[in-house]
Amino acid sequence: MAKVQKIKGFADLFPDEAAKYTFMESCAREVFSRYGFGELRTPILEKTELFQKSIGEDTDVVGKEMFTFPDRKDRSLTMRPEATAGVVRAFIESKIHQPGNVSKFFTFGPMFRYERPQKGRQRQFHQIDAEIFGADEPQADAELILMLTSFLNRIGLKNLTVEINSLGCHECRPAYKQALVDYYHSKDKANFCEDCRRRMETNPLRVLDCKVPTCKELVQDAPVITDHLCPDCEAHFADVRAVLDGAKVAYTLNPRMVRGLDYYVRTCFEVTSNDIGSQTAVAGGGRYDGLVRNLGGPDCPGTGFACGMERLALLLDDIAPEAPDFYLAVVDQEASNEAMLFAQALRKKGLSGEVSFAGGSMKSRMRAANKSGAKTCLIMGGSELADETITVKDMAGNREQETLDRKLYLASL
RNA sequence: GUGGGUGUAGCUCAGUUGGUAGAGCACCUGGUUGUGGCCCAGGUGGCCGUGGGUUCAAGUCCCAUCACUCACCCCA
Repeated sequence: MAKVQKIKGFADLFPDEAAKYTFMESCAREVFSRYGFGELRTPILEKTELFQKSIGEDTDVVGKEMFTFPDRKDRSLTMRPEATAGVVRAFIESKIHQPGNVSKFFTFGPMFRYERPQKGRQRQFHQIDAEIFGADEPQADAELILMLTSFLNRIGLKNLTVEINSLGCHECRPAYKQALVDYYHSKDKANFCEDCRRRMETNPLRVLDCKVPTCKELVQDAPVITDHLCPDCEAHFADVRAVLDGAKVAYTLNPRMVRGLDYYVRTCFEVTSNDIGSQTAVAGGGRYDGLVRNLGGPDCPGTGFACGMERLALLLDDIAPEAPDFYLAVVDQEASNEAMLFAQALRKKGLSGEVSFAGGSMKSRMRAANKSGAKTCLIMGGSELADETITVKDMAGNREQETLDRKLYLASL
């Protein structure tokens, strides 16, 4: 029989790996709740138009990376490729927004993008995501960065770089875009790569972070956004930096950083690592003031970030499972049922451990006991052992053991 | 979507100029050890990814295909 195998880019996480994800999630809950964020869970499947309207038709994500398919009534559905769109949709639909109020949510779970898998990139991947609605203040952006770095610190990661930039707003970005286009036109078009020649018309900002060496060189002297910010954006960005400076968060300014999703304005940021293969971004985010309105909601500002759990997991050390309290070795079939019941009694007392099933030799069972890392090995059954008794063996160096009455042993715990 | 690399035992890998397969670890059995860790002896286990082709003969050469992997691209 041919075996059915998993879909490309979809992974099974066995206990060692799953433990890392559980760890990250519990740290996120712990840290984020300290900042007043509440957990929000949204559906994995959404109407395709949600992503077209929010992420942008011209982005790679929407253009060629979505898992999109019709349902039984021929409506186009899409497995969410990122979290923000769904969170915004839920926020709007809930009608919880009141002018002047602030809402903070975090969420995590699987996201889906149809890309070629490689190190730090799966088709089903997982993000931890946080969003703030209703605050256009720069302090909201700064708070997100503080919370994000606290979280990364909490899970024990070092050697990460925080980069920030401002993308301007609807007032000043058009002028900057024009300045960029003018700059490109002053150069010989043929020197740009094919993608950039297209991008300088459709999305001039993207040319800035093209990785083709010739493009990089051409872009070296291009005007930078931070020189073209309007006074409001300038002041906004200055305040974000001031909070970060005050909190002593190390960051670098990267005026060439742009974001892949269309909805970002003003503050944007990225956290990168050099230790995860060719990928570098472990987290990214920014402000999206027009998005809520674009999706049919009130005129409500928003800002948020997402971090990639697969990439963080690459940086995490292995998490040692907690050693069980006991391993109950059953000597013969006759004692098996008794052993199961006795183990239940131990667990009711709050102890953890497993019972050997009766197959195999005593030697292999003792090996299993040793391998399990249990603090105590319990032995039941066997002709030389009287009924109602249990042998208790210390698995540490001195390996002392004694045989006693089961009821007395239970009572002594 | 485009490139490169790799597919041999449960795992990590050897396999020489083509002659129907090996090691270590793991596992099992026995011995020793207070019934486990160390040690000793033995043992189970491989359509050599799949399908074609060349050849007297293919793990080894050729073609195709699938899978995994790294990178481009893009992003978290």
